[in-house]
Parts: sequence; structure tokens; C-alpha cells
Amino acid sequence: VSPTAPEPTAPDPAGSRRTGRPRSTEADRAILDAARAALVELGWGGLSMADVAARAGVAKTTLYRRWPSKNELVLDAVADLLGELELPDLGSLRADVACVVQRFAELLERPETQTALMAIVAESTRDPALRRRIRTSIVEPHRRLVVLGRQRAQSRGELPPDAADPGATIDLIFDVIAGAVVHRTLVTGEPVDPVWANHFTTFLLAGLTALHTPPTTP
Amino acid sequence: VSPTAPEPTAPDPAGSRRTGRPRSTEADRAILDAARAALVELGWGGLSMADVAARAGVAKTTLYRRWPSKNELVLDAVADLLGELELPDLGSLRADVACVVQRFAELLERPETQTALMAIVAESTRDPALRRRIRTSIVEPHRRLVVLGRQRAQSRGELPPDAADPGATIDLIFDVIAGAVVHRTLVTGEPVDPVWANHFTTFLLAGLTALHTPPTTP
Amino acid sequence: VSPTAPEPTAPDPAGSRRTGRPRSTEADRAILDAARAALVELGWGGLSMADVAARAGVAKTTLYRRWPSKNELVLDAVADLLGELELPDLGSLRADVACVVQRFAELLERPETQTALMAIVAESTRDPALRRRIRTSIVEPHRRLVVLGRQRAQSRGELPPDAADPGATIDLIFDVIAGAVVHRTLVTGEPVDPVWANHFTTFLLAGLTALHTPPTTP
Amino acid sequence: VSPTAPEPTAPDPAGSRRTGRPRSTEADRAILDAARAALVELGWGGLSMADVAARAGVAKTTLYRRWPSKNELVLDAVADLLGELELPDLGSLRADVACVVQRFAELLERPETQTALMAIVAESTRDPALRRRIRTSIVEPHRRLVVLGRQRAQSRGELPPDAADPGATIDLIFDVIAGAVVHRTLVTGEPVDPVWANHFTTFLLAGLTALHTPPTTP
DNA sequence: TCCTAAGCGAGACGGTACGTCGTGTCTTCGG
DNA sequence: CCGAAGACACGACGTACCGTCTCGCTTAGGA
Repeated sequence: VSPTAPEPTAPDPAGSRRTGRPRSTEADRAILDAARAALVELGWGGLSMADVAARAGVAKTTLYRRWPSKNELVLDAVADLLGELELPDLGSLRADVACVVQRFAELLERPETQTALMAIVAESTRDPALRRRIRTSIVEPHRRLVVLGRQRAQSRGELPPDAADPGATIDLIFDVIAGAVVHRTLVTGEPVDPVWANHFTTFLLAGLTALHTPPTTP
Repeated sequence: VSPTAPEPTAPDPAGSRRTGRPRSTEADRAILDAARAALVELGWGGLSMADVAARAGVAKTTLYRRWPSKNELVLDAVADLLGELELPDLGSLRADVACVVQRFAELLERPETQTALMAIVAESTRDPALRRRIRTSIVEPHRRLVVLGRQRAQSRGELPPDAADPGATIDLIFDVIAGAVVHRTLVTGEPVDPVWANHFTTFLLAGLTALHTPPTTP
Repeated sequence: VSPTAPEPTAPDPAGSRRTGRPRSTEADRAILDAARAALVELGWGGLSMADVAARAGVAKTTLYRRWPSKNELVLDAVADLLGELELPDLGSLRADVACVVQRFAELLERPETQTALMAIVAESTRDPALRRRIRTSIVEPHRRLVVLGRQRAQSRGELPPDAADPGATIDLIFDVIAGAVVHRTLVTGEPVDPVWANHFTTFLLAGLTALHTPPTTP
Repeated sequence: VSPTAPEPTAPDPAGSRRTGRPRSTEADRAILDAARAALVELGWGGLSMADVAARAGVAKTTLYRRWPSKNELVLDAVADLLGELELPDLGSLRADVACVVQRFAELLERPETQTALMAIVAESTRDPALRRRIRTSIVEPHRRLVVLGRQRAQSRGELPPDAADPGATIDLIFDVIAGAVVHRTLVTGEPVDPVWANHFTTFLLAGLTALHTPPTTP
């Protein structure tokens, strides 16, 4: 997963292998860059190992020495495109929500991110291991932003303290935010313009409040 | 798009072709069925034209006479998997919303639908024509369900009459519903269980109401 | 074999079939012409039935209604290119020989004849029936010219009467004349210029005389 | 042309290629053997690359890495079938001539030689480059045998020293010997039996002598 | 005169081979 | 021992041609 430890699972088999020529770290960088470029140009299916090797100025052997297959390589190349979101404290829940929506939309409007995300999600429908890697390296960090935002809102008094099942509502909120932005960007195919973002923020805040309000009308 | 009109774009240029041996309609059916079966078993990438032809009891040439490439064939094979949603009138907005969420989730939990949808969406990030086909044959029919549901709610008095920009809010609602379900199913990788669905319905109703309520609180 | 009776073997199965639309005779002509043109342009292997049909302005069905296969069609198309030789009586054996050499060389220097002859001979190495057709429709007529020439020479007194085994020497003479010209034209790849033709005639006359002279030195 | 240098024209551009895995020489051998076997069994047209590859225990790609097309491969496979003639010194011109006729006839009566020779000659009527390859690798070696035979006869005193244009008469003699044997074998379709061979030898010797005798009869 | 069997154009069909491309493994060299 | 170069087995791709078939239309001859 991590680009600095490309060996499939264990970065160093049993502490050994200290002799011989060490692997070039420039090569890692060049290969991942080449893979990202090829992914954007050609898509997951059109990307070929020989092409990536040629772009990186490297032999095909070198690729296979570091990653066991094309899918693993592309996944590594893609992983760090999607972990960049941060959430500044803007002082109010509404501002925080609007900000995260906008940041996420900006991320998804870059073509390499679109291709990368859709490609690995598509591939993951047939590969449970890949799905797990997506959960840990992409979904989980973003989910944490939602947790953080709610804590801030609670400490400001904008939201009541945690309900009975905090995990479940976190999941839901995350699915709504990420899902709506992804759907608009990739399926509907329309940009996340200010009007839509504003409506969406309103929508979210209402839903958020409703979720934290115990159903008073039984 | 439609399985009965496999010609790439125009099903038959108005007036048809009257000469020559007509194409076998059984073959169309058999090929599309075979393609769907192969898609579920092997995934988009593992599906091979020769295999589809063999399953359909048909020559490979017959496939290429009807579809210009593997992608086009699979797209047609897949298209009618996704247009099946209907929206019964259950008497209340909440019930209608819960129903559509559940139906959509059931659709997306079938493995062939997952593979198919993600694969074509992934491909569409690099192919504007494909994206247009997705919009017209998949997105638009689903979007109409949202329009219908809102009309029903308005005639019941559960929602106020249309706001100033009905299209924009329809788009938003649709993005939220479809996006959240897709995200939960395919990215988060968790099932749409009753708890989540219930929370989501609550969330949606609150948001919906907020969208239809002019911002009275400055 | 005959272009006017294209039915495989029997031109009319048991005298019957007098009803229905008669076959177009123009089509025969057009098809054979098209086949010859295609043969010269593309060679035996490169020639395709669909192409011949298109050149002749005719449907592929029409070809297969008249000839059972590509090879049969091409053979018919080629057959009448090679039966054109005649042998005028020039008054002396030497003149007659020189004339037949020159005529044969002219025939073989036309590209369509080259392609046609070599193609059917090549094909005949794997098809005994084709070899028989070559013998009767191509070899035999030419061989008769040799018989005729010898008779004339004998009646002029230039050669003694038939030896014990006339057929054997006729075969030999024919093989030498045709073989040498064919070899020079197609294998050596040089033209039959007057110098070569003159030497060849001298050579032939000497051999001819020797063959008709009983071996005096036992 | 040579089976040990299958690269289309230049076997290795002077200085070679020193990097990468070297080509398997066993594969060369196995492929050419397989091609020859397939040629005899199936003929030029019936031979398929996939079949040759399977017989040789090799992937189809390996064939195409070495030869650009089926024709080139078969040509190489065939070339060394035809360069096997040698001419022992039997002590007299007549014996030498009889020997070369018999040897050549034996060569041409093997089915693989027939198929191979006719096929490449047929192909060469449409391919000047192929014709040149035939000249240098097949025709020229055989022609040299005629030169050698004449030199021996001259040194024995059976023939006078070279006439004015030795090349021209060599060409002629070669065309007659090779042409007659080829014609009898492939076109006439009769075997080169002892009677024919004996007559042919007599014929050749007479012609040979006449060619070397200046025309004393004005 | 009309009926009817055959010819005809058009083109789909089942096959088979083609030649290309991509993957992941291997084998050789030089650093 | 690493890295480059590239050969290799495998298998899918999309194309071309063969020879067959199935349409609907045309065209004569025999009734």
C-alpha cells in the first residue's frame, strides 16, 4: 500500500538480505509517476506494464521485482492521490461542512483521481483483497474527517452529544457526503458548482440535526 | 443501448434494409444472455469474445457483425439490468423513500450489477460518448423516479409546491440517494441493512423538508 | 474445364431442368474476366471469391452456383489462356523449331500466363485431379504440335522415319522444348532473347538428329 | 535464406546485439523441421502458423519474432531442401551428365521438394525479391554444377575449350537440363525412368557437342 | 395469360487462420 | 545481487476469407 514499502506484504523477508546492490529509490518514484500518467491517458485496462516501464526508463523486470502484478502496482500508484484531505476549523458546523464538500469535489474533479478511483473500485468488485485495501487506505482516513467534524460541532454546542450508536450515523454521514459528490461528479457528470454545494450543505445540516434529535413523535 | 437494437447508435436508419438474409433475433438474445453470464462469472476483464460466442452457440464473427468491440457488447448486455426500478405508491413520503432506497440497494447488491455498473462508469471517465449513454439509459430513468415521488408528496401535501428551481433540487436529491447507496455498497463495502436504511430515510426526509422550506432563519 | 459448360462435370444432369430462369451467359464472361484480372493482380492465394464477384458485378452466390470452389473457378478462368499455339509450316525443320520456341516464349512472357501456369502447377502438386486436367487441356495440345512438326520434317526428308518408340522421343522433345523455355522464363528469370533462342534451336536440331540416328557406336 | 540466420535480410547488423536473452537455437531447428513436415502433409496453403508452432513445441509469437510472415518462414524452411546436389567425377562426360540428370530427378520426385519448389516459383511471379532469393540460393548453386561438368569435360578433351560466350551456353545448358527434368516431373507428370533418362542424355550430348562446334555448314 | 421453378443480389452465418498485443516468467549480460 | 534487455509460453484481440444459408425480387418457359 505505502509507496515506500512496495514489497507485496513484508518489506523485508525476515530481516535478511543485506548484501548486494540496493534497490534504486529513484526508480520507485519514476515508476509510480509513469503509472499515474499512463492511467490517466489509457485507463486501467489500456495501461500496460511494458508501457509504464518504458515511460519510467526502466526494464519490465524491475517492475515485477517490486510489485507482484499490474493491479498491485496501479493500486500503489493511485493510493496517495486520495489521502490528501484535511479539515481546517472554520468556526461553525456549516462552514466546516461546506469546506469538506468543496475540497472533496475539487479532488474528484481532477481527471487522474476520477480514473483512479473508478478503476480501483471497479476492479474491487471482483477482488476482496483489493476492497479491503480500499477500505483501510482510502475510506478510513476520510471517515475520520467526519468523526473530527462532529466532535468539533459537539464541543461548540451545535450538535448534542453522541447518540446511542455513534458509529452507525458516522457511516451514514460519510456515505452521504462522499457518495453524493462522487455520484454528481462521475455518474451524473455535472460539476459541483456553488449552487449545488449550497443546497447540499443545507440538506446535510438538516439531516445531521434530525439524526441527532431523538424521534419525538413515536 | 436497447437489446433489441444492437446497432451501435441508430437501430436501423428509418426504412431499414430489406435485402439480404435478416439477422437472427435468437442470436441477439443468446449473445446478450451469454455475455451477462460470462460477466458475472469472469468480470469485465476476464470476459472474452470467443467465450461469449461459444456460450451463445454462435461464431465470433456474428458478435463483431453486431457490435464493434467487446466494450460495446458488454454495455448493451448490461444496460437493461439497470432500468428495472419502479416506484409503487405506498401512501406516504416516508414509505416511498424507504422503498426506493431498499429497491436500489437490492439492485446494487447483485454481483452482476456491481461489476457492470462500476465497469462502465470506470470506462466512461475516458469516453464522453459512453458517459452520454449512461446518462440517457441509466441515470435519466432513475431520476424520473425522484420527480415522480416528489409530485406524489406534493399532491398529498407532504411537501410544498415547487420551489424556484425544481431541477436543481431534483438533481441534488437524486445524487444523494443514488450516491449514498452506491457508496455504501461499492466503496464502503457494507450492506444496506435496515438500521442504515432507516437512518438514511430519516436523514433524507429532514433534508428534503429543509430544501423546500425557504431559509426563514437569517 | 470448358468455360461454356461450367457445371462441375456434367453440363446438364440427365437432360432435365428445362424450367426456371436460365443462367445469364454474360455473367460467365464477366466472372472469368474478373477472375483473370484478379489472378494477375493478387495471385492465386490473394484472389478472393468476394472480390471476383464484386469485380464482375455479381453476387457471390452466382459464383458458387456455377463452380464448386475457388480452385475450379480459377482453373476455368486460366485454361483458355494456354491453348493458343499454332504451328505454321515455314518450310524447314529449323525454321519450324525456331518459330515454336519463339511463340511459346511469347506466351510465357505475358504476366497473366506466368501467374496462371505456375499457380495451377503449384496447386496440382497436391491435387491429382487437377494434374489430370492440366495434362489433357494444356499438355496434350502442345504435345501434338511436336508430333506435327516431326511429321512435316519426315515428309520433307529432314528426319528419318519413326524410330522404334516414337512416343517416348516425342515426350522427350516436348519436355525439352517446353521445359527449357519455362525454366528460362520463370526460374532463371531471363528473357528468351534471339541469342538464346538461336543457340537453343541449334541445340535442339543436333539432339533431334541424334535421337533419330541409331547409336552407331555400340 | 539460411536457416541459421532467419532474420529477414541481414542476419545480424555487424556487431550483433549483445544484451537480452539470446534466441533459442533449438527453436530455430524445431520450427524449420516442423514447417517442412507440415508442408509435406498439408501443402503450402494448408500449412498454418499455429500448427507449425504446436508441432515445434513453441509459441506462435516465437515464429513471428523470427519471420515476418508465413511465406518467409516456409521459404527458409524449404531453401536447404534444394541445395543438396553434388557432382562426382565419373570419368566421362556421358556418365557425368547421366548422373546429374538422375540426381536432379530424384530430388524433384520427393513430394516436399515438388510442393516447395512450385509454391515458391508461383509466389515469385508476383514478388521480385522472392525471385532474386530463388536465383541466388537455388538456381546459382545448380548452375555451378554445369560449369564444373564442362570444365572436367574440357580437361578430359571431350569438349573443345570455351567458345566466345561461355556464359550464354552455360545458361542454355542449365535451362535445358533443369527445365526438361522439371517439366517432365511436374507438368507432364511422368517419372524420369531410365529410358527417358537415356534418351535425354544422348540428346544432351549431341546438343552440347553442336554448341561447342562452330557452325561449319554455311 | 398466369404459374412456377429457377436465377439472382444481398448479406448473415459457422468456421478457421491470420498477425498483433499484453502478461508474467525466464535467461543472459554488464555494473 | 541489481538492473537492462529482451526472448518466451500463453491466450485474447479484431480481421479476412471460405463456403453455406436464407431472404425477397426477377425472369422466362410451360400450362
